[in-house]
Amino acid sequence: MNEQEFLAVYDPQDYPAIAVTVDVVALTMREGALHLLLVRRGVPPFEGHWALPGGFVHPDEDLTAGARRELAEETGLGGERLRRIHLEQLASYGAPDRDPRMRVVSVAHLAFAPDLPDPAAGSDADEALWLPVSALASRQLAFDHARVIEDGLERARSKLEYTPLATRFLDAEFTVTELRAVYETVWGHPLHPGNFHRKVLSVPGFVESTGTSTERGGTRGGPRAKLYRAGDARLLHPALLRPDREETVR
Amino acid sequence: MNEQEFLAVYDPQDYPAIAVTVDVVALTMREGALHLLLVRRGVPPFEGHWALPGGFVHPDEDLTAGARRELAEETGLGGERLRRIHLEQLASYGAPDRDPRMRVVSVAHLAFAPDLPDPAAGSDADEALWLPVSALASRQLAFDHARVIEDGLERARSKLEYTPLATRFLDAEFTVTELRAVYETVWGHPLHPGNFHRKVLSVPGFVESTGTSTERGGTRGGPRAKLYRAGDARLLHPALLRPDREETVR
DNA sequence: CGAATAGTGTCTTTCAGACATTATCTG
DNA sequence: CAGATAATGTCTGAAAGACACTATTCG
Repeated sequence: MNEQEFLAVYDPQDYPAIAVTVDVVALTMREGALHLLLVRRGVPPFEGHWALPGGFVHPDEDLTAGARRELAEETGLGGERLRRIHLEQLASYGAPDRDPRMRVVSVAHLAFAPDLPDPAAGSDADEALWLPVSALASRQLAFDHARVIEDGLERARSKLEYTPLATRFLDAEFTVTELRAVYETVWGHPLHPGNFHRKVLSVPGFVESTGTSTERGGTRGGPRAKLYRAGDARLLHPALLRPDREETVR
Repeated sequence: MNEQEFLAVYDPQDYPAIAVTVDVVALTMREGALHLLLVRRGVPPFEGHWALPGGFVHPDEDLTAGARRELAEETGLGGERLRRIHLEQLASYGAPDRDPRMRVVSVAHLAFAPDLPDPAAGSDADEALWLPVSALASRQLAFDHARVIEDGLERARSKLEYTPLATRFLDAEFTVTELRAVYETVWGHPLHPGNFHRKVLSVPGFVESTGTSTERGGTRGGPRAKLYRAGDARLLHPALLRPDREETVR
């Protein structure tokens, strides 16, 4: 059956409707570790399993707007703090059997946020938490969310290479050391402090100086660090490439 | 209204169903120019406008499978030739008013194919053609397909930088000059022949020698070129970066 | 033969990475 | 003062880009 023949007998109303949901892989830095926002499902299927925050797209709502709404609901955030969160579309997942109830296509999004309060307060979720990404393996995840999360993490690692989005994990003003900590955490690699410092300052538009410094040195000594804010670059040129990716090339 | 309140009053059946379509930005090389597969719409809305090949996702069909089916129908291809076409998900488009009839979410895909026969034969389309990308501006495109195409072209330009997918625009055996023509055409930039040649051969796994050469030299003279086939690399390391992208950085 | 092309060589500049050094701050 | 850290400097090797050059083939 070709498309013409198919359409001749196909009326969308004849088939169970396809539901469209938006899900959000929301990442943040807490206590030096990468955390992911999860909610616990209170109803079948996958009752009691952990899942990405998400839900049906509302009528007259754009996909990314839906993702931002879901993020706002789960984090209890609004206004300027919500607007500062980076949000982009990740990918869509539509395997026919990914939801046992009906055909559901999920448009997944990826969010980078600075340290946020616990989601419980102000949230409508049955239960929600920021889970360290390192603790993911021990959780039962609903649907194909394990795959979605893995895709999101890989996208995040890649985005840090050629965009300045690492700054979105930090407050408006930050030190180069804090920025390096973001890279080390997302990439799971220690980086050379001196080389990283020189590199960040040499990429045009990555960071710009505030002219101020931290009030105190580090907790274990050292001079006060200069403070920077995000620059106006949208792409890093040259990029900050992850070291030693030979293994993943083939 | 938060999510809990919304769901309390929300029954998916109460709203017009959301239709999910797959559309394909299919690119190929013809006569040294980048071409795009378009079909002319025979019914409203946008009757007579040109559009990307695509259609409803069938039940029990994965999103990418649907895209490959649409591609097969429009190109009249099957079997090994169809399987050699690179196909990946591009992005989803779901603005509430993108289709005047009803809410439609389109999951767009991106395809790279070697030179293919004209689509008219074996196709079910009202009218279909390979249009040079350079001629796009003069066409009225349906829906938000102009935006989808622009996103697809940018993805293609980017993919050529860090993946060996340029080989997917060529037949199984090709010369370095043919490969360079792909880069020059997609990027819209002449490249330095000598430097490109050395670079391609130095990237591990990009191409591998067949040990053979072309039967004849170029039409305007020159020695016979060695033939290569795609190597086993999935990522180019180091990457082939587009020259001079400073303008697009900010 | 003349022109065009495939393929290689050379030089310079840029950049990443290893390592060293200095100054500053905490405890 | 001892140790840690911010920030900068030095050196080496890899790689990109500009350019030159040789060999081969077509017309």
